[in-house]
Amino acid sequence: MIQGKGQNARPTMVDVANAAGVSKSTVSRAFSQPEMLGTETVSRILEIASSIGYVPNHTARALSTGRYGNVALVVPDVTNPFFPPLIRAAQMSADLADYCVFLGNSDESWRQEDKLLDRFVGQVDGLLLVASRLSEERIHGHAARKPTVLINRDVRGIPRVLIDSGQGVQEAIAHLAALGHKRIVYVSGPSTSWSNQQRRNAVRQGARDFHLHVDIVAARVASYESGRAVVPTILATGASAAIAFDDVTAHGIMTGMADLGVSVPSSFSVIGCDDVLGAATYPSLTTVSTRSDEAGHAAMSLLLDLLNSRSVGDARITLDTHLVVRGTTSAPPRR
Amino acid sequence: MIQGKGQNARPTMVDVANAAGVSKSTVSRAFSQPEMLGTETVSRILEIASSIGYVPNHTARALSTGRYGNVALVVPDVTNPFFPPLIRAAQMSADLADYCVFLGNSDESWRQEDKLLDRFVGQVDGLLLVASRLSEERIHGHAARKPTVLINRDVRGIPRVLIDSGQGVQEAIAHLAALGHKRIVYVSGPSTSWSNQQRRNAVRQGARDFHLHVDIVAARVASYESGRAVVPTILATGASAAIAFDDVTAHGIMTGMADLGVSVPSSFSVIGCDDVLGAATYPSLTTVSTRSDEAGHAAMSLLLDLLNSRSVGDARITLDTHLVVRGTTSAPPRR
DNA sequence: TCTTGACGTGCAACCGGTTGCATAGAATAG
DNA sequence: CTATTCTATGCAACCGGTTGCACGTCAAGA
Repeated sequence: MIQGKGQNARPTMVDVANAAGVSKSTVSRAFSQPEMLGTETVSRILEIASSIGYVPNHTARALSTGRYGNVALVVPDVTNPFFPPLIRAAQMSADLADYCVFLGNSDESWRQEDKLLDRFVGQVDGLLLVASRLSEERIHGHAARKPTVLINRDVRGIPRVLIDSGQGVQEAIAHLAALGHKRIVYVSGPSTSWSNQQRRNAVRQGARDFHLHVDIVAARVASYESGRAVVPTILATGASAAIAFDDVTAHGIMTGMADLGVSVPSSFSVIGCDDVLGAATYPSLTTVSTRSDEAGHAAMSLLLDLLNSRSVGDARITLDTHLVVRGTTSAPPRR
Repeated sequence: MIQGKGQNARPTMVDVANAAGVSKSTVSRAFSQPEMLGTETVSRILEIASSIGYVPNHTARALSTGRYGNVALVVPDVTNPFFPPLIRAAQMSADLADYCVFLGNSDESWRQEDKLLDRFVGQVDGLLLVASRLSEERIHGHAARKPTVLINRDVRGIPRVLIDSGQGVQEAIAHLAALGHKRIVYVSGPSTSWSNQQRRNAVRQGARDFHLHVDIVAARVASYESGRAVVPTILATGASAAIAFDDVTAHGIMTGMADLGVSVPSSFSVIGCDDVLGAATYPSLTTVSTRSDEAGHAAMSLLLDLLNSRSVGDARITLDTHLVVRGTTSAPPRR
């Protein structure tokens, strides 16, 4: 666009340069490499710049340097309470390094995720994919274009932060076993979810260690309603306790139990995962705490490190989890 | 950066131009103004472009056109359940128009909000501020630079989408009055929040209409914990029902009541606002439903309209609310 | 005193597109 | 058959920065 600059046009470097009686280059360096210039030159330029309201143009800088100062953050579903704390933490980490973050919501669809990433790729330095629903091939494809960090997705060769439910689930099962439970169920979440697979396996392993019988009951999706709906199936197994894929599902299960007149925890114990509801259920939920905010913070830091020193490597950070015992677990009813 | 292009450099327009035996301009027009060119020229160029994997450079285009294809979305707190549905809806609306969205979390601080906006301003076409904590002056300042739309903030001259709690709160009070309540309390939220002021006034007005006595009890912030903590104060007023600033606070109140052995709803009725918890509390919460997702959608659509046709005007869209009666309200206890 | 080097600054090319204007050839009018 | 209007395309300037290299100056070393 060839445009005469109106009176409200933002000042540019040449405006500053003219006002200061120096060249465009010098102004540029005053901002990006001040140590290259004379001390008083720098201060004079900065002063003049701020006096006429000059602000460097992000886009122009990006074009010539190829560095955008932006990162993309893509999650499957913003409205799932697991993600907001993570988003907030990632956001703040990026913020401290003066990065802006694009948010994408894939709506649990790999096509949507793919489309968003294609849109973002031209204006970001790096990607942060949370619980990606993409195939490994496509993840590798995107990672080949831009530095990429994954959360809760274990792809060899791509830096990743994994919330390891193993420890927490182990504790949960030990807790149930100590209370005297013999038969439990695991209420699974989305089959494409890495976390779900990991938790399911951890439950199986833990049950083996403590000699408990475990049934797997599938909730179609991770939601309050599907937890509530699956209660009859849970009870049909004859179990006295359930570990749910996540807190939201666990919460639904609690309500479903109440609907059927089964009291929690005296008649049935419930354990969630993620600790996103805090103590907000009644009774408050015993759960495996996963600190999604720590994951967000760790992953963003990792990504930013990557962007500074291209020391890629095959980072694989795992975050421990632990059981938080609250009010939804007790000894099984005698019969 | 003066760089020889490595073998993995993305192809540019000139690459396409050379391959097609035309000039750079022609390739440009094949993408942005195809009707200006010969039909077969366009198709040939597009074909060659895709065959060598050419993708237009978003940043370069932005630099010369001054249009970025991005919008900024700033909220006070991603982790407050009111916002994620709104974010999701805004995101999807932007997505349909091929816009990317920057997300900012102001952490309830106007300084942070200001800082984020300054960072965003250089690479967005418009701003969407949700429940902004900025002063009117600063809002006007930012709005002068970029087309701006507000949600739940009523600033004259700036297009805004307001969730009007009036109707819903009126219904809530009618509901309580019909049940026989005489004395109620309003548990307020953040004092800087427009929604809080609006709801407080609506409660006062409604109470006047139905001849109820209303006390205002201040929760320091809108959170589960502060709702829980304020329960003794609520009970001290002698009221038999409470309307809380939002669902999260209401939920806290429910727990606080249970802590003190006051049963909801038989001994005390509770009504929330926002309907973000769905039926997820127990008993399920009677609340004023505000459809934050609709607000997100409406506001983003408004902003995008603004960006296309600078028909600014002083749009002021209000969204109705209504009461959803669930399980936390009943007749007051007899004494 | 002359060379040498460090230091501070300017010149101009470059990043990858967009677009006003010019122009050549074809189509239509006179 | 020439004058006029379109149409399709190219040229080159421009968006607002960054940066390799050249140049001039001044001080230290020979």
